[in-house]
Amino acid sequence: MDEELHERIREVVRAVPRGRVSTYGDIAARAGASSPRVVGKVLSEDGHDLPWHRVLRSTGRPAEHIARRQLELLRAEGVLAEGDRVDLGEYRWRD
DNA sequence: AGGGTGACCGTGA
DNA sequence: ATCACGGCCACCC
Repeated sequence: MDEELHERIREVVRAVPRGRVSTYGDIAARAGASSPRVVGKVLSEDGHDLPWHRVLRSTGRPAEHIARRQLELLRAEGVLAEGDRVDLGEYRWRD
């Protein structure tokens, strides 16, 4: 995988403001990644030191295996979820 | 070379 | 609202 792209993706994730969320697709677009899948890949293996919990699927729901933890972290910074779904219309990050 | 596997996405039923 | 599909891309057998 292109090292350049890898860093750009980390960069964009790091730029998501506290109390806001983004999606794999948005991150991919901003970082110039060819597919949202690449973003998930980067976060899974090199996202521990990033605000990875601010990245959700386009549905506003987190990926299954990390859902509990993720929603907990979001709640801690003021992002409330209805069940397991975050309202993107309200919290989605756009400059 | 070819098939399987994901922290994915949009569309259509 | 949910589900299946096809498309997507990097990796690893």
